[in-house]
Amino acid sequence: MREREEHLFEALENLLRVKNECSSRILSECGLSDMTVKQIAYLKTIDEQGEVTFSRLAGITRNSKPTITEMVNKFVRMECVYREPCADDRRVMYIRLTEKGQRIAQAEHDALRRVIERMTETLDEREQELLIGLLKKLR
Amino acid sequence: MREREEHLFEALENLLRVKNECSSRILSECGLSDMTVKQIAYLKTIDEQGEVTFSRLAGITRNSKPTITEMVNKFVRMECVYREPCADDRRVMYIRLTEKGQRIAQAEHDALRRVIERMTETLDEREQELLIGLLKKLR
DNA sequence: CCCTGTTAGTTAGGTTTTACCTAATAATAA
DNA sequence: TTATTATTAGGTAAAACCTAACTAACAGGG
Repeated sequence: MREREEHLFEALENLLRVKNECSSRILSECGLSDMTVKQIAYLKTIDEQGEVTFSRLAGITRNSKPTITEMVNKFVRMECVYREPCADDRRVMYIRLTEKGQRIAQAEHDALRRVIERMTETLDEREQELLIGLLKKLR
Repeated sequence: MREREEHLFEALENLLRVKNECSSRILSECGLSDMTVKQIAYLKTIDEQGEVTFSRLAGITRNSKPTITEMVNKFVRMECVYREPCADDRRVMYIRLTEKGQRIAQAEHDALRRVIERMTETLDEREQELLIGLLKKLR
């Protein structure tokens, strides 16, 4: 009981450590180790929304348009984002993620991918199925 | 192969979601949902160090002493921390965590504990041993 | 085709909050 | 006396917002 819980704790802690190492490595590879949680959340929103204009992002994030302009300018300086003019309406600009911006927006996701890569390297097929079965039980 | 990786992904994502729900619930139970990453890190430092004075914390965190005074005052207002005068030397003050402060400093840890609680509820002994064995393989 | 009104994003010029700092001060210890 | 602990006073710089005013571009009616 108590001892087994301790082992479970260590095993899970190890798993999380591996994942966190991966995601913070991604950030530092981008040279942006001190990004705030908020900034990452904005990049994720841009990533998820696809075609986002300034007005749209202002609406979604409940900020004024000047705030968005400022934010985008900062992200442009960080090379996470660029403006793409809309072909149909020359007033509107799309906010697009650069490769760097995408890597940051998807850092969590990618970190999990890397953990899985390691798993598929260290566990055989039967073991993988077993692990999936066990984790699926948790709801 | 591909499909199994997908299942692994879903299973792990679920695990992380459960853990994150737990830790953010702890924060909101304390009525401090908008704490910054930095603030939580400071509380963790205080928690880990045990007997911390103002000068000591200034040294550890490489801030000036007035900055620490200010930070502690804010934490006192948030009811995360209190001052305890040192009996031997009446110039020095220990910075101590309140119950609330401890809960926040240990939120991650507790979240993992709660996940394990669920595991011990849903998995039998054999399954738990199995899971430990599989996760231990990952280094 | 022009005029008018509307919309998209930008600029200018704030405010407020946060997170730090130095210098000076009071209380206490050695 | 001198050194050390924490505090106070007062200040800076950056972050993260805002409103109001502006420019360029579209859209519809006369």
